[in-house]
Amino acid sequence: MALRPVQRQSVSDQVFDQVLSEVVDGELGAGDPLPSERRLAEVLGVSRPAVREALQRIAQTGLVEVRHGGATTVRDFRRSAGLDLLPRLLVRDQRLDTAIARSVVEARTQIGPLIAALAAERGGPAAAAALDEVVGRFASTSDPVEWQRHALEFWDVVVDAADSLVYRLMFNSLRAAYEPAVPALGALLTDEVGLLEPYRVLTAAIGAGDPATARAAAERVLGPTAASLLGAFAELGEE
Amino acid sequence: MALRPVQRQSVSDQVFDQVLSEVVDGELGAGDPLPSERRLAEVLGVSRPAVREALQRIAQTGLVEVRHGGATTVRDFRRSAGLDLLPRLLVRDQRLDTAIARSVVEARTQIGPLIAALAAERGGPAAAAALDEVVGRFASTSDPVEWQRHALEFWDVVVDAADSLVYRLMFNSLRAAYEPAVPALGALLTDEVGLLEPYRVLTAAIGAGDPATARAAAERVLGPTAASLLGAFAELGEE
DNA sequence: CAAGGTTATCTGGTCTGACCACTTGACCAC
DNA sequence: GTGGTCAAGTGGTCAGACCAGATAACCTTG
Repeated sequence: MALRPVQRQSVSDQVFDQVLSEVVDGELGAGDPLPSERRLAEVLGVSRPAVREALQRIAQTGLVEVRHGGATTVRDFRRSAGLDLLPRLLVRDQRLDTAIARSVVEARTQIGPLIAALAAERGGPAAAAALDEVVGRFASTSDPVEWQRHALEFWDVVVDAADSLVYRLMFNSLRAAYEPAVPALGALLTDEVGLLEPYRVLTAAIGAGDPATARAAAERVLGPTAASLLGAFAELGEE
Repeated sequence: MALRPVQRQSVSDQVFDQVLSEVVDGELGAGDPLPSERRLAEVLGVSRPAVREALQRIAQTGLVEVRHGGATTVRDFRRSAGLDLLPRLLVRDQRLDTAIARSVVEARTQIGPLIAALAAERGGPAAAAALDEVVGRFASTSDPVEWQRHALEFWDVVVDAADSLVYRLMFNSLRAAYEPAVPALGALLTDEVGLLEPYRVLTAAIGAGDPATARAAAERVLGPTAASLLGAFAELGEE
């Protein structure tokens, strides 16, 4: 039996999703007014507080602007939304947006080495020890999905070692976008399983306080995955 | 008369701020339960819907987890919060957190060149023309605050040229954190006013499709500002 | 005719009090 | 121990009312 936790969706969650889709999918363009809260409540068959909670959450992400007395209007999310919106954009209607996915992989490949270099500057032996522990758990896994989870865990420790709040929060946002896709992506990344050596080099470089080597090792860690994923996205995009 | 728009704060905004402060300032640690909605409403002297709207917004940022039937608990924001939280963390109680500010400047200095290189690969002459237009407006400004605003505008166009949604959203998040501080930071950045040449070089490199030069030019654009700011933060931190 | 005030009617903001749905833990029977 | 029952506390939702700001049409008024 493969049991998973049942997933509940409250009324306001559903309103949130529906309105978000309208905004993100371009049904409503920047500057367009949303229907009034009362109208939305009526159309969706829910109470006004439920609608309000959803709208407030959407406003929190910067997608709409609600003005007391005036209409709630849609903002240009390319201009006003933050990185927290990424998970919602990456997978829409349970389908992966390959153009955005490419952008995620690209950013990951470029920023990862920066973080690795910082980690080498600041992490020290303590960080290396923590990384060694993660690498140890790596060794015994052959399942690609589990491998990716360990890779995330590894980077989590690297980010900690880099001791930068901005990179920490960036990583959290990217992880929130990446993690739900891991099960689907695992099948594409079977070749990477077992390639432990770059991780060891990176760990050693961080332990030795050698930023340049760490940067290079990070590129070797991230490169193959990036190549596999970008190739797969290219195929998907052509279909 | 120096008049500014009056800033309104709704009841739920105030609840949002207060609870957020409790969480972020560590009054409530990870795992701790929040008071119940009814209790919060009573203590703060507001209605329960107002409390709920605030809590839903906080939950949206990943700072707390609310479970139907159970208590709403605080999450470790270093683990679960996204980049959108940055503005709230950077300036707290109307004071700048210098450690975080350092992290912001650092990330900006490292990521900017990456974006510039991408812009050179993808922007082309159209991007260069748009940048030229911004640079033109640069030339006639002597006020450091206005100079910084133009710099933000310049980078906005560069990010557009890079054609990467992830960097776009990152930039938006960082901008949201940086922009409110610009008036206060302007006084520290008087030396940069008039240093137009690096911007011109960067614009030319993007127009010519030369990523390596663009990267180097971006470093020259960002370097001086970073140095000034980091120096100022170091002094502030010692006080 | 232009400028400024008035008013009707939209919009979002807040409150009240009730009820439903879920979780938790204590207690009880087996 | 195991499972069932139940009460109390929590968040989720609803209805209806009223407050407060924005907007535009419609007046006055000079």
